[in-house]
Amino acid sequence: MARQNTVFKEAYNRYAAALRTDTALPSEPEIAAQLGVSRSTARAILTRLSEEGIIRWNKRQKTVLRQPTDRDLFPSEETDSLHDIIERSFMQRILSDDAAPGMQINELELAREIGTGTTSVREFLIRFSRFGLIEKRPNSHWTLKGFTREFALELADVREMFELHSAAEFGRLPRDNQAWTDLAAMREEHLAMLADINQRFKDFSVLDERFHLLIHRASKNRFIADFYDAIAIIFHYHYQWNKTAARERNERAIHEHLDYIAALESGDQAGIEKACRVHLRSARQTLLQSLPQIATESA
Amino acid sequence: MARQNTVFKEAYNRYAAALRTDTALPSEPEIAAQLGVSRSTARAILTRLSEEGIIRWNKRQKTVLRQPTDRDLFPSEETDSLHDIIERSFMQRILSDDAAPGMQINELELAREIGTGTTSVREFLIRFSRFGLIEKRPNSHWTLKGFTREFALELADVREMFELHSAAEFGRLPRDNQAWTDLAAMREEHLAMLADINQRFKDFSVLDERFHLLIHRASKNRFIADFYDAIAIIFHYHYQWNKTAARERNERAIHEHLDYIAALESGDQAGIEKACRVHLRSARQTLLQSLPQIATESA
DNA sequence: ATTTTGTTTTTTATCTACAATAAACATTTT
DNA sequence: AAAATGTTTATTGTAGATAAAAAACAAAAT
Repeated sequence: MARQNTVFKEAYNRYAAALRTDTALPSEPEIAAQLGVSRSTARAILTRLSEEGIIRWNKRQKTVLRQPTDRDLFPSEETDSLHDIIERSFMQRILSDDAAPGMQINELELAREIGTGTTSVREFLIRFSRFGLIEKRPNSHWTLKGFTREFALELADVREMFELHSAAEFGRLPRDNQAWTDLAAMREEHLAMLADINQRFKDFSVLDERFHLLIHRASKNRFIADFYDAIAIIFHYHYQWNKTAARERNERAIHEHLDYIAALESGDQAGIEKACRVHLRSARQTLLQSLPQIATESA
Repeated sequence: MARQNTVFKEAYNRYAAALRTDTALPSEPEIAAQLGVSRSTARAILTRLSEEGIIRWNKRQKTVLRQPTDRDLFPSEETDSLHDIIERSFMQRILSDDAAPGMQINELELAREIGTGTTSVREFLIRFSRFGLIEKRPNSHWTLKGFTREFALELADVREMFELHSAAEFGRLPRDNQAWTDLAAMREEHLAMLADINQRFKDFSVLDERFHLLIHRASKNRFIADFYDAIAIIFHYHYQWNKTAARERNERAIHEHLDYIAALESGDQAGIEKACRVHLRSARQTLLQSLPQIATESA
């Protein structure tokens, strides 16, 4: 097969799930825009909905005949994009315990285990290489550099430089910027989580990511944004497999965030820098403590 | 064809050019190591040298019979790796005047014009995307963001953060580190260029790149190193097509480098930061002045 | 005159195949 | 026994083919 129609299936599921009986559906371009796909795909969805007797479709007339059931939807295995499948499978592998730094990565073997072609695996590895966790020797194999202490320290250094820069930029945003509203909303979310910290401390990592993303967006710098994307993906998987969420640590981080937010709102650059540094120092500690204790990079 | 034997041809040229009549050649593994290729390729080279009557080869006996001539070598078009060919062709294209920001990039068209398969072009574009000059919409085309003023400013911001960090690290290197010797040698090169500035001011960009690379290596941070690689490649092509080399500007930069070197050697962190900032400010000016004056990024 | 639908063309995403290259294994030589 | 050569196997790099998805074009409906 040249290509799976996962875009179609995923969009079909999304659209079918939102249908309500007896409503009339909008025009094809509008449906396409709603779903974020091309009109060709939107038409394919309408065609199938019609064939399944879920809608009646005649030119501009599109009426929902019945509510789709779970059986009408495609199973979730068929809706994941190949890229996501490879990413999940690969991350699981390199964050597992038997993935030693220095290990070779074999494209063909990876492709076979994931059940895909080599081209897709290659392209994934090339894209992934910008995260600094793997490295390639030309005409030869990829090497796993690994989530080591060195990696964490280098990551933390850059994160600190970027965040100090972004925080300073944030402080300079005009007061009518949307970011200030978002920041105030975020304070409320922090307070809400704090009020129920014993139940909700595990949700902190998601909030944490959104908070830092908000700060970084203020810098309007593509290199900073890209780097933060990379961090977010790495942390996403890292914390998914390393359940080291400690209540105390997260509670402290929330307090630091609140101080940080207050400093930003004050607009005082020295205060911003101070609050930012305090938080970054403990974030660095958290990162280092979450490492597998054995891993040390081979020179 | 599945693959060109450019590795072989390039290594063959390199090795043949270094042969001297009547000398005996080392063992196969040693030749392979010298050339940075596998023993298989080294043997292929020996085989051809032997077939061409350039060496006599019998097991461990390998004697050079005659000096290879230019006609024995492969023409340079055949020794360039596909990656380099694509890179050159692509950079030429996007730095040319008719490449407007916002333009679509078509993989198949690019591949046809370069005379290569789509796979290689795709992989190149993926790798190249980390430089921030192009961007992809999934399932759709790449967009050229272009070498715009916005790009230059974002690049300059990150470069400044990284270089201040690297310079501070450099100042902390132990005195017996090789980097200090290299730095001293580099001062001599700067002085030599300055002494003959009217003739040599055009060579400054190469020296400039080597100087900053030396500084950045002190940080031992893979993200900084990667970013500097990206900068170096972009500048390499940018200055190749934009011959804006001004004698006065380069002369001033050399003086700034010399002050910067002196500050590093003093070990005084405040002095280092000051000299670094002075140079970065004028480097930013140079970068902005080198831009094509029309280009402004479309939001 | 726009917007919507119908139809065709272009382009991307992915698989498979195969030569070049690297790496592994076996044998010989020092 | 260590290193070199000889031979075989595994892996990467690249082209070409094809279905999915997007985009462009054409006709019809408001």
